[in-house]
Amino acid sequence: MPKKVVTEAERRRRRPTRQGTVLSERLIVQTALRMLREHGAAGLSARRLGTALGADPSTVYRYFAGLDGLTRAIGEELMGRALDSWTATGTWRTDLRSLGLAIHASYLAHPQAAVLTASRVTGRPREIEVDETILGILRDAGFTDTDAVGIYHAFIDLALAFAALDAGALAIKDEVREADEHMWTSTYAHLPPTTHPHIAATAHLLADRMNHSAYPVLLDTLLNGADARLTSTRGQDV
Amino acid sequence: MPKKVVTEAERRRRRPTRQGTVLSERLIVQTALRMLREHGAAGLSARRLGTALGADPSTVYRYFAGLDGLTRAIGEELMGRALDSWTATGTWRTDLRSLGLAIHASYLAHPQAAVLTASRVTGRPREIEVDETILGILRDAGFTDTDAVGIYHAFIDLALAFAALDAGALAIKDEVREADEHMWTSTYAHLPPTTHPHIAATAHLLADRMNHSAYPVLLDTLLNGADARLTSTRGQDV
DNA sequence: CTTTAAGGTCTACGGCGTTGGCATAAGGAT
DNA sequence: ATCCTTATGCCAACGCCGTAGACCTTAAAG
Repeated sequence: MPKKVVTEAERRRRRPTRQGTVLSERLIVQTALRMLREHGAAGLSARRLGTALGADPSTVYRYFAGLDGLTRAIGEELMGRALDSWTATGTWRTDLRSLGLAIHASYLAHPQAAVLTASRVTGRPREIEVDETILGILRDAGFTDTDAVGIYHAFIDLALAFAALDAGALAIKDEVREADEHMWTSTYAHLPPTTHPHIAATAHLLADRMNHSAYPVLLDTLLNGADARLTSTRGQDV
Repeated sequence: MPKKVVTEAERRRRRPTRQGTVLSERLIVQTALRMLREHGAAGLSARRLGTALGADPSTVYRYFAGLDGLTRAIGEELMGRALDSWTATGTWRTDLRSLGLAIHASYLAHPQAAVLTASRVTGRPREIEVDETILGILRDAGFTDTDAVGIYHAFIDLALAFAALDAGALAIKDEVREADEHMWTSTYAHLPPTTHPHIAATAHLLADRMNHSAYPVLLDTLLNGADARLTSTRGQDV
Protein backbone atom coordinates (compact mmCIF):
# COMPACT_ATOMS: atom_id res chain seq x y z
CA MET A 1 0.00 0.00 0.00
CA PRO A 2 1.52 3.29 -1.03
CA LYS A 3 -0.82 5.45 0.96
CA LYS A 4 -0.39 5.37 4.67
CA VAL A 5 -3.76 5.18 6.37
CA VAL A 6 -3.84 7.52 9.33
CA THR A 7 -6.18 6.80 12.21
CA GLU A 8 -8.76 9.44 12.95
CA ALA A 9 -7.17 10.39 16.26
CA GLU A 10 -3.74 11.09 14.78
CA ARG A 11 -5.10 13.12 11.94
CA ARG A 12 -3.77 16.68 12.14
CA ARG A 13 -4.32 18.60 8.96
CA ARG A 14 -7.79 18.96 7.59
CA ARG A 15 -7.34 20.22 4.13
CA PRO A 16 -10.63 20.96 2.40
CA THR A 17 -11.44 19.26 -0.84
CA ARG A 18 -11.43 21.11 -4.15
CA GLN A 19 -15.16 21.49 -3.77
CA GLY A 20 -14.87 22.70 -0.21
CA THR A 21 -15.98 19.76 1.90
CA VAL A 22 -13.80 18.72 4.81
CA LEU A 23 -13.44 14.97 5.05
CA SER A 24 -13.50 12.69 8.08
CA GLU A 25 -14.02 9.01 8.71
CA ARG A 26 -17.43 9.81 10.07
CA LEU A 27 -18.50 11.82 7.03
CA ILE A 28 -17.31 9.12 4.65
CA VAL A 29 -19.09 6.34 6.52
CA GLN A 30 -22.32 8.30 6.63
CA THR A 31 -22.11 9.21 2.97
CA ALA A 32 -21.49 5.56 2.13
CA LEU A 33 -24.53 4.55 4.20
CA ARG A 34 -26.67 7.08 2.36
CA MET A 35 -25.45 5.85 -1.01
CA LEU A 36 -26.14 2.26 -0.07
CA ARG A 37 -29.65 3.16 0.98
CA GLU A 38 -30.38 5.18 -2.13
CA HIS A 39 -28.66 3.22 -4.86
CA GLY A 40 -28.44 -0.29 -3.46
CA ALA A 41 -25.45 -2.47 -2.75
CA ALA A 42 -24.09 -2.16 -6.29
CA GLY A 43 -24.38 1.62 -6.07
CA LEU A 44 -21.44 1.97 -3.73
CA SER A 45 -18.12 2.32 -5.52
CA ALA A 46 -14.99 4.26 -4.77
CA ARG A 47 -15.62 6.51 -7.74
CA ARG A 48 -19.23 7.25 -6.93
CA LEU A 49 -18.35 7.74 -3.30
CA GLY A 50 -15.71 10.22 -4.38
CA THR A 51 -18.19 12.20 -6.44
CA ALA A 52 -20.74 12.16 -3.65
CA LEU A 53 -18.11 13.53 -1.27
CA GLY A 54 -16.94 16.14 -3.76
CA ALA A 55 -13.50 14.57 -3.70
CA ASP A 56 -11.26 12.42 -5.82
CA PRO A 57 -12.04 8.71 -5.42
CA SER A 58 -8.51 7.91 -4.35
CA THR A 59 -8.79 10.23 -1.39
CA VAL A 60 -10.88 7.62 0.37
CA TYR A 61 -7.76 5.48 0.55
CA ARG A 62 -6.18 8.00 2.87
CA TYR A 63 -8.89 7.14 5.39
CA PHE A 64 -9.51 3.44 4.84
CA ALA A 65 -7.32 0.60 3.66
CA GLY A 66 -9.45 -0.20 0.63
CA LEU A 67 -13.19 -0.49 0.37
CA ASP A 68 -12.96 -3.47 2.66
CA GLY A 69 -11.78 -1.25 5.47
CA LEU A 70 -14.66 1.10 4.79
CA THR A 71 -17.02 -1.85 4.92
CA ARG A 72 -15.75 -2.81 8.35
CA ALA A 73 -16.17 0.75 9.57
CA ILE A 74 -19.77 0.70 8.36
CA GLY A 75 -20.38 -2.47 10.34
CA GLU A 76 -18.87 -0.83 13.37
CA GLU A 77 -21.19 2.13 12.90
CA LEU A 78 -24.28 -0.07 12.74
CA MET A 79 -23.20 -1.96 15.85
CA GLY A 80 -22.65 1.34 17.62
CA ARG A 81 -26.09 2.57 16.69
CA ALA A 82 -27.62 -0.62 18.09
CA LEU A 83 -25.81 -0.08 21.35
CA ASP A 84 -26.78 3.59 21.56
CA SER A 85 -30.45 2.82 20.99
CA TRP A 86 -30.45 0.31 23.83
CA THR A 87 -30.89 0.82 27.57
CA ALA A 88 -30.39 -1.69 30.34
CA THR A 89 -33.07 -2.44 32.92
CA GLY A 90 -31.14 -4.85 35.11
CA THR A 91 -33.26 -7.88 34.27
CA TRP A 92 -31.02 -10.17 32.26
CA ARG A 93 -33.69 -11.72 30.11
CA THR A 94 -35.36 -8.45 29.22
CA ASP A 95 -32.02 -6.84 28.49
CA LEU A 96 -30.72 -9.62 26.29
CA ARG A 97 -33.94 -9.72 24.37
CA SER A 98 -34.02 -6.00 23.73
CA LEU A 99 -30.33 -5.92 22.85
CA GLY A 100 -30.76 -8.73 20.34
CA LEU A 101 -33.71 -6.99 18.75
CA ALA A 102 -31.79 -3.70 18.73
CA ILE A 103 -28.89 -5.25 16.85
CA HIS A 104 -31.22 -6.92 14.39
CA ALA A 105 -33.16 -3.71 13.86
CA SER A 106 -30.06 -1.58 13.48
CA TYR A 107 -28.79 -3.74 10.65
CA LEU A 108 -32.18 -4.06 9.00
CA ALA A 109 -32.47 -0.28 8.94
CA HIS A 110 -29.72 -0.41 6.30
CA PRO A 111 -30.24 -3.71 4.53
CA GLN A 112 -27.76 -3.08 1.73
CA ALA A 113 -25.07 -2.17 4.24
CA ALA A 114 -25.95 -5.08 6.50
CA VAL A 115 -25.52 -7.54 3.65
CA LEU A 116 -21.96 -6.35 3.20
CA THR A 117 -20.99 -6.25 6.86
CA ALA A 118 -23.12 -8.47 9.08
CA SER A 119 -21.01 -11.58 8.60
CA ARG A 120 -17.74 -9.83 9.38
CA VAL A 121 -16.11 -9.82 12.78
CA THR A 122 -14.19 -6.59 13.01
CA GLY A 123 -12.79 -6.47 16.51
CA ARG A 124 -13.40 -2.73 16.57
CA PRO A 125 -14.31 -0.83 19.76
CA ARG A 126 -18.10 -0.71 19.61
CA GLU A 127 -18.27 -4.36 18.64
CA ILE A 128 -16.09 -5.29 21.60
CA GLU A 129 -18.30 -3.12 23.76
CA VAL A 130 -21.33 -5.14 22.73
CA ASP A 131 -19.52 -8.37 23.53
CA GLU A 132 -18.48 -7.07 26.94
CA THR A 133 -22.05 -5.98 27.60
CA ILE A 134 -23.56 -9.36 26.75
CA LEU A 135 -21.03 -11.27 28.81
CA GLY A 136 -21.62 -8.87 31.68
CA ILE A 137 -25.38 -9.39 31.60
CA LEU A 138 -24.95 -13.14 31.66
CA ARG A 139 -22.30 -13.32 34.34
CA ASP A 140 -24.13 -10.85 36.55
CA ALA A 141 -27.28 -12.93 36.13
CA GLY A 142 -25.50 -15.83 37.77
CA PHE A 143 -24.52 -17.99 34.83
CA THR A 144 -21.28 -19.91 35.18
CA ASP A 145 -18.48 -18.69 32.97
CA THR A 146 -18.81 -21.72 30.74
CA ASP A 147 -22.55 -21.23 30.33
CA ALA A 148 -22.16 -17.50 29.83
CA VAL A 149 -19.68 -17.99 27.03
CA GLY A 150 -21.82 -20.64 25.37
CA ILE A 151 -24.96 -18.52 25.48
CA TYR A 152 -23.06 -15.41 24.44
CA HIS A 153 -21.74 -17.24 21.42
CA ALA A 154 -25.15 -18.50 20.37
CA PHE A 155 -26.72 -15.11 21.07
CA ILE A 156 -24.37 -12.93 19.05
CA ASP A 157 -24.08 -15.31 16.13
CA LEU A 158 -27.85 -15.70 16.01
CA ALA A 159 -28.30 -11.95 15.90
CA LEU A 160 -25.69 -11.44 13.21
CA ALA A 161 -26.72 -14.44 11.12
CA PHE A 162 -30.31 -13.26 11.00
CA ALA A 163 -29.32 -9.68 10.44
CA ALA A 164 -27.51 -10.87 7.33
CA LEU A 165 -30.22 -13.25 6.18
CA ASP A 166 -33.15 -10.91 6.68
CA ALA A 167 -31.21 -7.97 5.28
CA GLY A 168 -30.48 -10.03 2.19
CA ALA A 169 -34.16 -10.67 1.69
CA LEU A 170 -34.98 -7.00 2.24
CA ALA A 171 -32.22 -5.77 -0.02
CA ILE A 172 -33.42 -7.98 -2.85
CA LYS A 173 -36.97 -6.82 -2.36
CA ASP A 174 -35.85 -3.23 -2.53
CA GLU A 175 -34.10 -3.89 -5.79
CA VAL A 176 -36.26 -6.38 -7.61
CA ARG A 177 -39.39 -4.70 -6.26
CA GLU A 178 -41.96 -7.41 -5.83
CA ALA A 179 -40.55 -9.64 -8.55
CA ASP A 180 -39.35 -11.78 -5.69
CA GLU A 181 -41.85 -10.63 -3.10
CA HIS A 182 -44.68 -12.81 -4.24
CA MET A 183 -42.56 -15.94 -4.52
CA TRP A 184 -44.48 -17.51 -1.68
CA THR A 185 -47.84 -16.60 -3.09
CA SER A 186 -46.86 -17.41 -6.67
CA THR A 187 -44.41 -20.28 -7.07
CA TYR A 188 -45.22 -22.10 -3.88
CA ALA A 189 -48.95 -21.57 -3.93
CA HIS A 190 -49.30 -23.24 -7.32
CA LEU A 191 -47.52 -26.49 -6.61
CA PRO A 192 -49.96 -29.37 -7.16
CA PRO A 193 -50.99 -31.42 -4.10
CA THR A 194 -50.07 -34.60 -5.94
CA THR A 195 -46.35 -33.85 -6.05
CA HIS A 196 -46.08 -31.52 -3.05
CA PRO A 197 -48.89 -32.36 -0.66
CA HIS A 198 -47.41 -30.68 2.39
CA ILE A 199 -46.61 -27.38 0.72
CA ALA A 200 -50.01 -27.38 -0.95
CA ALA A 201 -51.77 -28.02 2.36
CA THR A 202 -50.02 -25.19 4.14
CA ALA A 203 -49.53 -22.71 1.32
CA HIS A 204 -51.85 -20.14 2.87
CA LEU A 205 -49.92 -20.25 6.15
CA LEU A 206 -46.54 -20.19 4.42
CA ALA A 207 -47.22 -17.00 2.55
CA ASP A 208 -47.99 -15.25 5.84
CA ARG A 209 -44.98 -16.59 7.68
CA MET A 210 -42.20 -16.39 5.16
CA ASN A 211 -42.41 -12.68 4.67
CA HIS A 212 -41.53 -12.10 8.32
CA SER A 213 -38.33 -12.79 10.18
CA ALA A 214 -37.94 -15.96 12.20
CA TYR A 215 -35.45 -14.17 14.45
CA PRO A 216 -37.71 -13.15 17.36
CA VAL A 217 -39.02 -16.69 17.70
CA LEU A 218 -35.53 -18.16 17.74
CA LEU A 219 -34.29 -15.52 20.13
CA ASP A 220 -37.03 -16.41 22.58
CA THR A 221 -36.27 -20.09 22.14
CA LEU A 222 -32.65 -19.40 23.00
CA LEU A 223 -33.59 -17.36 26.05
CA ASN A 224 -35.96 -20.09 27.22
CA GLY A 225 -33.15 -22.60 27.03
CA ALA A 226 -30.84 -20.26 28.93
CA ASP A 227 -33.46 -19.70 31.58
CA ALA A 228 -33.91 -23.41 32.11
CA ARG A 229 -30.17 -23.84 32.34
CA LEU A 230 -29.90 -21.05 34.92
CA THR A 231 -32.54 -22.42 37.27
CA SER A 232 -31.16 -25.96 37.04
CA THR A 233 -27.64 -24.74 37.79
CA ARG A 234 -28.88 -22.67 40.71
CA GLY A 235 -30.57 -25.72 42.12
CA GLN A 236 -27.36 -27.69 41.87
CA ASP A 237 -24.64 -25.61 43.40
CA VAL A 238 -26.29 -23.14 45.71
CA MET B 1 -30.25 -9.57 -23.10
CA PRO B 2 -29.15 -10.35 -26.60
CA LYS B 3 -28.45 -13.99 -25.93
CA LYS B 4 -31.45 -16.16 -25.39
CA VAL B 5 -30.89 -18.47 -22.46
CA VAL B 6 -32.08 -21.97 -23.33
CA THR B 7 -33.06 -24.36 -20.54
CA GLU B 8 -31.02 -27.53 -20.32
CA ALA B 9 -33.91 -29.73 -21.40
CA GLU B 10 -34.56 -27.84 -24.65
CA ARG B 11 -30.93 -27.75 -25.64
CA ARG B 12 -30.45 -29.63 -28.93
CA ARG B 13 -27.12 -28.95 -30.52
CA ARG B 14 -23.99 -29.63 -28.54
CA ARG B 15 -21.30 -27.91 -30.48
CA PRO B 16 -17.87 -28.49 -29.01
CA THR B 17 -15.80 -25.54 -28.01
CA ARG B 18 -12.75 -24.44 -29.96
CA GLN B 19 -10.68 -26.40 -27.51
CA GLY B 20 -12.87 -29.46 -27.75
CA THR B 21 -14.90 -29.47 -24.53
CA VAL B 22 -18.66 -29.92 -24.73
CA LEU B 23 -20.51 -27.58 -22.41
CA SER B 24 -23.52 -28.17 -20.19
CA GLU B 25 -25.11 -26.46 -17.22
CA ARG B 26 -23.75 -29.18 -15.01
CA LEU B 27 -20.18 -28.85 -16.27
CA ILE B 28 -20.25 -25.09 -15.85
CA VAL B 29 -21.62 -25.25 -12.31
CA GLN B 30 -19.02 -27.80 -11.27
CA THR B 31 -16.19 -25.88 -12.86
CA ALA B 32 -17.39 -22.75 -11.06
CA LEU B 33 -17.46 -24.65 -7.75
CA ARG B 34 -13.92 -25.86 -8.32
CA MET B 35 -12.71 -22.36 -9.14
CA LEU B 36 -14.38 -20.95 -6.03
CA ARG B 37 -12.71 -23.59 -3.91
CA GLU B 38 -9.28 -23.08 -5.44
CA HIS B 39 -9.11 -19.35 -5.96
CA GLY B 40 -11.59 -17.97 -3.45
CA ALA B 41 -14.70 -15.91 -3.97
CA ALA B 42 -12.89 -13.22 -5.94
CA GLY B 43 -11.39 -15.87 -8.20
CA LEU B 44 -14.65 -16.52 -10.03
CA SER B 45 -15.22 -14.27 -13.00
CA ALA B 46 -16.80 -14.80 -16.37
CA ARG B 47 -13.42 -14.50 -18.04
CA ARG B 48 -11.62 -16.92 -15.80
CA LEU B 49 -14.53 -19.30 -15.96
CA GLY B 50 -14.34 -19.15 -19.74
CA THR B 51 -10.65 -19.98 -19.76
CA ALA B 52 -11.16 -22.79 -17.29
CA LEU B 53 -13.84 -24.23 -19.55
CA GLY B 54 -11.76 -23.77 -22.65
CA ALA B 55 -14.42 -21.48 -24.06
CA ASP B 56 -15.06 -17.83 -24.70
CA PRO B 57 -16.29 -16.02 -21.58
CA SER B 58 -19.45 -14.86 -23.25
CA THR B 59 -20.49 -18.44 -23.96
CA VAL B 60 -21.58 -18.75 -20.35
CA TYR B 61 -24.36 -16.32 -21.13
CA ARG B 62 -25.93 -18.90 -23.42
CA TYR B 63 -26.48 -21.05 -20.35
CA PHE B 64 -27.18 -18.58 -17.56
CA ALA B 65 -28.73 -15.14 -17.46
CA GLY B 66 -25.64 -13.40 -16.13
CA LEU B 67 -23.38 -14.48 -13.32
CA ASP B 68 -26.30 -14.06 -10.98
CA GLY B 69 -28.12 -16.89 -12.67
CA LEU B 70 -25.04 -19.04 -12.34
CA THR B 71 -24.91 -18.18 -8.66
CA ARG B 72 -28.46 -19.38 -8.15
CA ALA B 73 -27.68 -22.62 -9.94
CA ILE B 74 -24.74 -23.16 -7.63
CA GLY B 75 -27.00 -22.70 -4.61
CA GLU B 76 -29.42 -25.20 -6.05
CA GLU B 77 -26.55 -27.66 -6.52
CA LEU B 78 -25.45 -27.33 -2.89
CA MET B 79 -29.01 -27.80 -1.65
CA GLY B 80 -29.32 -30.88 -3.86
CA ARG B 81 -26.13 -32.35 -2.46
CA ALA B 82 -27.42 -31.85 1.08
CA LEU B 83 -30.60 -33.70 0.23
CA ASP B 84 -28.75 -36.54 -1.51
CA SER B 85 -26.45 -37.05 1.45
CA TRP B 86 -29.39 -37.37 3.81
CA THR B 87 -31.54 -40.39 4.65
CA ALA B 88 -34.76 -40.48 6.67
CA THR B 89 -35.24 -42.76 9.64
CA GLY B 90 -38.85 -41.98 10.42
CA THR B 91 -38.14 -40.30 13.77
CA TRP B 92 -38.97 -36.64 13.27
CA ARG B 93 -36.44 -35.23 15.66
CA THR B 94 -33.55 -37.35 14.42
CA ASP B 95 -34.43 -36.59 10.82
CA LEU B 96 -34.75 -32.86 11.26
CA ARG B 97 -31.50 -32.74 13.14
CA SER B 98 -29.58 -34.69 10.54
CA LEU B 99 -31.17 -32.73 7.69
CA GLY B 100 -30.22 -29.44 9.29
CA LEU B 101 -26.67 -30.58 9.81
CA ALA B 102 -26.55 -31.92 6.25
CA ILE B 103 -27.59 -28.56 4.81
CA HIS B 104 -25.11 -26.74 7.01
CA ALA B 105 -22.32 -29.16 6.08
CA SER B 106 -23.10 -29.07 2.39
CA TYR B 107 -22.72 -25.32 2.28
CA LEU B 108 -19.64 -25.29 4.49
CA ALA B 109 -17.97 -27.77 2.16
CA HIS B 110 -17.81 -24.86 -0.29
CA PRO B 111 -17.53 -21.78 1.85
CA GLN B 112 -16.79 -19.35 -0.96
CA ALA B 113 -19.80 -20.61 -2.89
CA ALA B 114 -21.98 -20.59 0.21
CA VAL B 115 -21.19 -16.95 0.88
CA LEU B 116 -22.55 -16.07 -2.53
CA THR B 117 -25.66 -18.20 -2.42
CA ALA B 118 -26.79 -19.09 1.09
CA SER B 119 -28.92 -16.01 1.58
CA ARG B 120 -30.74 -16.38 -1.72
CA VAL B 121 -34.10 -18.04 -2.05
CA THR B 122 -34.20 -19.49 -5.53
CA GLY B 123 -37.44 -21.40 -5.74
CA ARG B 124 -35.70 -24.05 -7.83
CA PRO B 125 -36.69 -27.74 -7.72
CA ARG B 126 -34.26 -29.16 -5.19
CA GLU B 127 -34.89 -26.27 -2.83
CA ILE B 128 -38.62 -26.83 -3.02
CA GLU B 129 -37.98 -30.53 -2.45
CA VAL B 130 -36.21 -29.71 0.81
CA ASP B 131 -39.10 -27.50 1.91
CA GLU B 132 -41.62 -30.23 1.12
CA THR B 133 -39.51 -32.74 3.04
CA ILE B 134 -39.31 -30.61 6.17
CA LEU B 135 -43.00 -29.83 6.18
CA GLY B 136 -43.72 -33.50 5.66
CA ILE B 137 -41.60 -34.55 8.61
CA LEU B 138 -43.34 -32.05 10.87
CA ARG B 139 -46.88 -32.74 9.78
CA ASP B 140 -46.38 -36.50 9.91
CA ALA B 141 -44.98 -36.09 13.41
CA GLY B 142 -48.32 -34.72 14.51
CA PHE B 143 -47.67 -30.97 14.60
CA THR B 144 -50.61 -28.78 13.72
CA ASP B 145 -50.29 -26.99 10.40
CA THR B 146 -49.68 -23.70 12.16
CA ASP B 147 -46.94 -25.14 14.35
CA ALA B 148 -45.42 -27.03 11.44
CA VAL B 149 -45.15 -23.88 9.36
CA GLY B 150 -43.69 -21.90 12.26
CA ILE B 151 -41.07 -24.51 13.04
CA TYR B 152 -40.30 -25.05 9.37
CA HIS B 153 -39.70 -21.35 8.98
CA ALA B 154 -37.37 -21.13 11.95
CA PHE B 155 -35.63 -24.34 10.93
CA ILE B 156 -34.80 -23.47 7.34
CA ASP B 157 -33.85 -19.89 8.06
CA LEU B 158 -31.62 -20.99 10.94
CA ALA B 159 -29.84 -23.47 8.69
CA LEU B 160 -29.34 -20.97 5.89
CA ALA B 161 -28.40 -18.08 8.13
CA PHE B 162 -25.69 -20.10 9.83
CA ALA B 163 -24.54 -21.62 6.60
CA ALA B 164 -23.91 -18.09 5.41
CA LEU B 165 -22.39 -16.82 8.65
CA ASP B 166 -20.08 -19.76 9.24
CA ALA B 167 -19.14 -19.95 5.59
CA GLY B 168 -18.19 -16.29 5.74
CA ALA B 169 -15.87 -16.96 8.64
CA LEU B 170 -14.36 -19.96 6.89
CA ALA B 171 -13.94 -18.16 3.60
CA ILE B 172 -12.09 -15.33 5.27
CA LYS B 173 -9.86 -17.75 7.12
CA ASP B 174 -9.01 -19.49 3.87
CA GLU B 175 -8.04 -16.22 2.32
CA VAL B 176 -6.43 -14.21 5.05
CA ARG B 177 -4.84 -17.38 6.46
CA GLU B 178 -4.61 -16.90 10.16
CA ALA B 179 -4.45 -13.12 10.01
CA ASP B 180 -7.99 -13.21 11.26
CA GLU B 181 -7.88 -16.64 12.85
CA HIS B 182 -6.20 -15.56 16.04
CA MET B 183 -8.48 -12.62 16.60
CA TRP B 184 -9.92 -14.27 19.66
CA THR B 185 -6.54 -15.16 21.06
CA SER B 186 -4.94 -11.85 20.10
CA THR B 187 -7.25 -8.85 20.23
CA TYR B 188 -9.70 -10.17 22.77
CA ALA B 189 -7.18 -11.88 25.02
CA HIS B 190 -5.25 -8.67 25.57
CA LEU B 191 -8.09 -6.44 26.71
CA PRO B 192 -7.32 -5.19 30.21
CA PRO B 193 -9.62 -6.34 33.03
CA THR B 194 -10.12 -2.75 34.13
CA THR B 195 -11.99 -1.74 30.99
CA HIS B 196 -13.35 -5.13 29.92
CA PRO B 197 -13.66 -7.28 33.03
CA HIS B 198 -16.04 -9.86 31.59
CA ILE B 199 -14.09 -10.51 28.40
CA ALA B 200 -10.86 -10.69 30.38
CA ALA B 201 -12.36 -13.17 32.82
CA THR B 202 -13.59 -15.49 30.09
CA ALA B 203 -10.95 -14.96 27.41
CA HIS B 204 -9.66 -18.51 27.64
CA LEU B 205 -13.16 -19.91 27.14
CA LEU B 206 -13.97 -17.48 24.34
CA ALA B 207 -11.01 -18.50 22.22
CA ASP B 208 -12.17 -22.11 22.36
CA ARG B 209 -15.77 -21.35 21.58
CA MET B 210 -15.62 -18.72 18.92
CA ASN B 211 -13.75 -20.84 16.44
CA HIS B 212 -16.62 -23.31 16.28
CA SER B 213 -20.13 -22.90 14.95
CA ALA B 214 -22.99 -22.12 17.30
CA TYR B 215 -25.37 -23.81 14.88
CA PRO B 216 -25.64 -27.28 16.45
CA VAL B 217 -26.45 -25.76 19.82
CA LEU B 218 -29.14 -23.53 18.39
CA LEU B 219 -30.56 -26.34 16.29
CA ASP B 220 -30.96 -28.46 19.40
CA THR B 221 -32.51 -25.55 21.23
CA LEU B 222 -35.04 -25.20 18.44
CA LEU B 223 -35.82 -28.92 18.44
CA ASN B 224 -36.24 -28.86 22.21
CA GLY B 225 -38.76 -26.07 21.88
CA ALA B 226 -40.59 -27.95 19.15
CA ASP B 227 -40.67 -31.11 21.23
CA ALA B 228 -42.17 -29.29 24.18
CA ARG B 229 -44.76 -27.74 21.91
CA LEU B 230 -45.66 -31.13 20.45
CA THR B 231 -46.24 -32.85 23.78
CA SER B 232 -48.23 -29.94 25.17
CA THR B 233 -50.43 -29.87 22.06
CA ARG B 234 -50.95 -33.62 22.24
CA GLY B 235 -52.04 -33.24 25.84
CA GLN B 236 -54.54 -30.55 24.89
CA ASP B 237 -56.48 -31.84 21.93
CA VAL B 238 -56.14 -35.63 21.95
C1' DC C 1 -27.43 -32.53 -50.09
C1' DT C 2 -29.36 -28.25 -48.81
C1' DT C 3 -31.06 -25.16 -45.51
C1' DT C 4 -31.49 -23.06 -41.11
C1' DA C 5 -30.64 -21.45 -36.85
C1' DA C 6 -28.22 -22.88 -32.33
C1' DG C 7 -24.52 -21.90 -30.19
C1' DG C 8 -19.51 -20.70 -29.96
C1' DT C 9 -16.35 -16.55 -30.84
C1' DC C 10 -14.80 -11.74 -31.53
C1' DT C 11 -14.74 -7.08 -30.41
C1' DA C 12 -15.87 -3.36 -27.78
C1' DC C 13 -17.87 -0.43 -24.11
C1' DG C 14 -18.11 1.58 -19.83
C1' DG C 15 -17.10 0.78 -15.13
C1' DC C 16 -14.42 -0.95 -11.36
C1' DG C 17 -10.49 -0.96 -7.32
C1' DT C 18 -6.24 0.56 -6.62
C1' DT C 19 -1.64 2.70 -7.12
C1' DG C 20 2.47 5.99 -7.70
C1' DG C 21 3.68 10.52 -8.49
C1' DC C 22 2.78 15.19 -7.82
C1' DA C 23 1.28 19.67 -5.97
C1' DT C 24 -0.22 22.51 -2.32
C1' DA C 25 -1.48 24.35 1.82
C1' DA C 26 -1.76 23.52 7.07
C1' DG C 27 0.50 23.93 11.08
C1' DG C 28 4.79 23.90 13.85
C1' DA C 29 9.15 26.27 14.49
C1' DT C 30 11.62 30.37 14.51
C1' DA D 1 5.57 37.13 9.79
C1' DT D 2 8.17 33.73 7.48
C1' DC D 3 9.98 29.37 6.42
C1' DC D 4 9.86 24.28 6.25
C1' DT D 5 7.97 19.93 6.40
C1' DT D 6 4.87 16.79 5.33
C1' DA D 7 0.00 15.46 5.43
C1' DT D 8 -3.37 15.16 2.39
C1' DG D 9 -5.96 16.02 -1.79
C1' DC D 10 -5.64 15.35 -7.01
C1' DC D 11 -4.30 13.25 -11.43
C1' DA D 12 -3.36 9.73 -14.70
C1' DA D 13 -2.94 5.13 -15.53
C1' DC D 14 -3.11 -0.05 -15.06
C1' DG D 15 -5.34 -4.22 -15.39
C1' DC D 16 -9.32 -6.15 -14.23
C1' DC D 17 -14.50 -6.80 -14.58
C1' DG D 18 -19.62 -7.96 -16.67
C1' DT D 19 -21.87 -8.25 -20.65
C1' DA D 20 -24.00 -6.62 -25.33
C1' DG D 21 -24.08 -7.22 -30.46
C1' DA D 22 -22.41 -8.85 -34.67
C1' DC D 23 -20.42 -12.58 -36.79
C1' DC D 24 -19.31 -17.20 -38.14
C1' DT D 25 -19.57 -22.28 -38.18
C1' DT D 26 -21.46 -26.41 -38.02
C1' DA D 27 -24.95 -29.82 -36.17
C1' DA D 28 -29.13 -31.40 -37.29
C1' DA D 29 -33.77 -31.29 -39.77
C1' DG D 30 -35.83 -32.10 -44.29
